[in-house]
Amino acid sequence: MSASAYHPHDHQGCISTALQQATTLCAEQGVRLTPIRKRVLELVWQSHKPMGAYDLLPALAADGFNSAPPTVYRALDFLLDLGLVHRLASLNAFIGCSHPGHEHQSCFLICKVCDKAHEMDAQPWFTALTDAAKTQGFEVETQLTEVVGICPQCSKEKGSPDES
Amino acid sequence: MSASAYHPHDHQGCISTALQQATTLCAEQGVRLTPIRKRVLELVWQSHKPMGAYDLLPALAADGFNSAPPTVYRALDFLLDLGLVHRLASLNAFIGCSHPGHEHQSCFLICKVCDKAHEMDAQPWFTALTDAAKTQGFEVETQLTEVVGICPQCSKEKGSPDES
DNA sequence: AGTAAAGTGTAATATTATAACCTTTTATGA
DNA sequence: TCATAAAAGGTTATAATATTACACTTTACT
Repeated sequence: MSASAYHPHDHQGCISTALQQATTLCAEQGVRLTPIRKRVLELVWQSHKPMGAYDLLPALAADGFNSAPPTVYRALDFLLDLGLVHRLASLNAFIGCSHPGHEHQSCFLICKVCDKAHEMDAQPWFTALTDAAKTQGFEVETQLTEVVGICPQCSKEKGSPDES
Repeated sequence: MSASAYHPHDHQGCISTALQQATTLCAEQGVRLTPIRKRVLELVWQSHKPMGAYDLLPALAADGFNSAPPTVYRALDFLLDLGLVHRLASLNAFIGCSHPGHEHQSCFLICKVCDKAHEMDAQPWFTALTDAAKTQGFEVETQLTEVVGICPQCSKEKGSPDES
């Protein structure tokens, strides 16, 4: 996986790395990366654009898999539980996790031009925010941070966003 | 409006303050706080728990207002545009803004026990996060931060969450 | 092989949100 | 004050997202 999804990169590399990491993680956890789950993960990684659950169904159908909503939601739930994908609440969409298997706090940078999302480490803010909340007596457990703006590539290209 | 929604407080005061601020803001902006809009705002402020759009419909109906989904969504859109309410993406729900009429960045502290949400100023983190994103070439425009945890009251009461 | 648990198939339905089109109300100014 | 345009609201239908419930199949384990 490259350091940034923004620059041209070997995206097949992203996909195969993600699948490799998933295989390893599932083995470690003693859970099964079944064909449906694997294919859903691969589809989520198809681009750096968050994918809606219903966007995945036609591709699953084309592959001969069952393609009713519960199929994809079950697979997504499995992947979410393992931390292999994240859900972007503001988009009702899912995106592959860039560094699964490690505790981390994420912030997603969502480009309003090309729709790609980039996962950024939010640990410093999470810590600061947790401390601030604690001074008010609030015990933070989980956080969700999503920002919308313009990615470096689209800032440069102004009008011809990258489609990869 | 009290400094915190957590402690026992005169909640009627919260509601009337919110309505008063809304009236002022609408006058300033030259827009109309119609009966439906006012009632929707009041309903959103009914408690410190975020309300789903469909939760508001029965109350509107009881008041003799039209209560089809577009009615409440139009009112909510109006209130969102003016900054009188916020939408919590992780809950598909809406909550009254604690300090409308001022530019601000919010972080919502959502209690998983009592379901109340508290708006906290996120400007420091927003600034830091915007700067960090900028070093990667990403121009942040808007942000959404929602945290889940346990509020001070529920921490204390452990098992008998406040219902107000 | 027998059994329990996990995974999947399938149909139906719940929840959240929007589109489209028409009518009513309000603001504006000739 | 009336004509008109813009804003707001009424109504029906439907889109988009997500879950429930239950039956069946596969896998893991003894």
